[in-house]
Amino acid sequence: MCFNQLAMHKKSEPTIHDIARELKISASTVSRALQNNPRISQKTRDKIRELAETMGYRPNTLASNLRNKKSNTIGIVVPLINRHFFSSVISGVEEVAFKAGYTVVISQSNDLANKEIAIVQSMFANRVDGLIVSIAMQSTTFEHLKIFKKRNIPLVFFDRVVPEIETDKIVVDDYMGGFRVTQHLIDQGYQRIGHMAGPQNLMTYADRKNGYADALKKNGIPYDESLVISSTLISESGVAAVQQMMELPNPPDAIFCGNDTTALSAMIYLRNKGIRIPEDMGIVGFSNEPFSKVVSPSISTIAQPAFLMGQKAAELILHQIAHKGKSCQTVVLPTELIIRESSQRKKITEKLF
Amino acid sequence: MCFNQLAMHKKSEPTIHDIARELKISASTVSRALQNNPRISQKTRDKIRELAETMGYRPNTLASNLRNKKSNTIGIVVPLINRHFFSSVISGVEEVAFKAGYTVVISQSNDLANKEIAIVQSMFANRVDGLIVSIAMQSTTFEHLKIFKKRNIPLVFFDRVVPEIETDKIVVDDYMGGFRVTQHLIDQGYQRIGHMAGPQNLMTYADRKNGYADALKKNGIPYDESLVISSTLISESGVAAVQQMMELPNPPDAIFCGNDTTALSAMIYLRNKGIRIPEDMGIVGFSNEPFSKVVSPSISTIAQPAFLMGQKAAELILHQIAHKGKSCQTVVLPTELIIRESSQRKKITEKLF
DNA sequence: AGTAAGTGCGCAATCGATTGCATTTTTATT
DNA sequence: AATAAAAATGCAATCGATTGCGCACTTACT
Repeated sequence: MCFNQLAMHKKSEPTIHDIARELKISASTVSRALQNNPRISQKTRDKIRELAETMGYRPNTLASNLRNKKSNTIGIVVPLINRHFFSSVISGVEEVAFKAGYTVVISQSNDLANKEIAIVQSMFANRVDGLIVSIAMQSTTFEHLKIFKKRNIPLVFFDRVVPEIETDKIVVDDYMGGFRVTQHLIDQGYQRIGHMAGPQNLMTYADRKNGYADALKKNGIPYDESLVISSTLISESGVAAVQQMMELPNPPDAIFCGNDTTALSAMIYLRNKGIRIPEDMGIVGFSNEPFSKVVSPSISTIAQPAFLMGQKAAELILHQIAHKGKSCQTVVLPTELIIRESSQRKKITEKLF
Repeated sequence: MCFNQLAMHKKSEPTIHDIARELKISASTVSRALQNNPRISQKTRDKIRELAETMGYRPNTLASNLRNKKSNTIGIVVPLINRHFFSSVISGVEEVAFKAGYTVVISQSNDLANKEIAIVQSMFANRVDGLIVSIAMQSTTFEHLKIFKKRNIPLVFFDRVVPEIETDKIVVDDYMGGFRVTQHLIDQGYQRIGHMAGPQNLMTYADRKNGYADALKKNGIPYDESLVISSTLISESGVAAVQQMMELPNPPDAIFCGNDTTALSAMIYLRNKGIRIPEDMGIVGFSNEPFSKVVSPSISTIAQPAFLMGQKAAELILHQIAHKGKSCQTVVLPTELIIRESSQRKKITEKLF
């Protein structure tokens, strides 16, 4: 059974005025005392603090925010909250922001341009002190974000950034990731390496592909168009792509997949076709999804420091807030190649338990 | 290179007063017009809307919130943001909240009681209109949450709930989950079924164990203390627990693991010992983590409708907000047994690609 | 005693939107 | 044309905290 606090006097929330009245002093003094302003004598300050305590006073952040034109809030917009990479970034942002006394408001675009616009506008109206964004796959116009720059509101992009907007950006070194993956496959003796690329309008995927292409070039391997297939990198695209590649007159003996999801689906498809991994075909993914470590064969992949990225993003935003948003560095975080079974013809490394 | 909007006039943000002045009308009229109040003539409304548009007017939510004593904000507190279950719940909350015009603020307790208290107090000070919480493992006192009930602020618990606080709660049917898992193992012909239990101070884990125990009883199988081991259910505990069980004079031939993580680690341990799964040993997990589907053998498990749970939680909060927080139902969401390879001696079902 | 410097505090405006209660303007009615 | 009724808009207070400026009162020092 639930009981309601029915007949209680609507003594809503005590305010500084209530405290002031009680103590027969002015609200200004109370306000200053609670901020530990030295202009108020220690004695008065103590008295006020004490009464505030017993009255259960809580400062009204809304009022204070209005007056200060500051919300103490950082907005974060991601394509999908429940994706490991993004939730890790969010986690990192939250940690840093909370320590700095900021509140984190969050919203997801579902990779839809329209929802992203609505979210960003809502965050704007809510006067977030800064916005951290990874743009939606679908987004092609960025006016809604440019507003932030125009109004000098701190803005930081991470992972999926907008090249045409000058602001702080934080990305992982996708190029080197792609390069290392490819070099690794070559080192393992694979000769004909395909690539499942992501949407090339997104820098991250374009960079991965460039790294791949350059590694081939550096090793004197010709770049073969037919071995590079772009898609949205969902499971099904992985299957479709690998199917297409295997039907080539001269199929690949290794595939650098744009993410772990397609790496896995490709792997399963191949296994069902009786193709052994890594013996007959090397596979490498990207992102180090939790599952990539525990499937079998375990998937070699590129680890992105998601949590760190969130922390950095928060730091950049805080820095911009402190310096009126005049900053536009691009931080490139290193990636790490994690070699597991799926690409290792020679020796086994990682072993679980 | 970054250029700053240096010499621009500090024409901060246009307000309704600016619009009013421009149109030589009063701010009240502007305010009403923007709310589509029928008291204002259509003609005036149009004029105002148009000017607001061209001036780039954005309502200041802070001011409006202060006046309305409402933040249009829902707080959500979880142990860890980047855990699949929680991020899925958050995702569900966000979806419903956004549609209803609410902003979601988020924070993680890291399962620490102190941080949880700090977060909740901060949310309180920020005047969230409602709070959705899954409590930290470590939390033992709940005064910080009781405040919400005392002040009649909407509060909803999910998954990890506080029995002693009367409010809306939303949980999955852990009991039936445990029961079904156990029944399933029995149906598959396993005779001696162990259980890796979670911390028994948390209802969810206690319920799973009760379901397990009752299923045994119903099938006339004696409950054997030595086959039930409680832990925090991290990977290592899974290994330790299965080790301990295997050293018994009469080891189990199936294990119901408290979560997928321990199911996996136990499985890997057993495989390394040459024990075949599911032939020699049946394994079932709990939670349907993404990896459980793709490891091999794939892990049978209980699916919890996390996203749905988030949606429901948001709905309950919105309902409480609309009805002044006078509600205390407990919603029990059904769980689903997903039978995969790890517990299936008889036939194979799910196949990927 | 008289001026200066220093200390402690209050007044009142401000942040921007909202709203109850007028007041003014328009329309309808006789 | 006069008056009632209806429609459109404005006034001013309010939400709660903040802060520039100034007043009153001490203390210090010549």
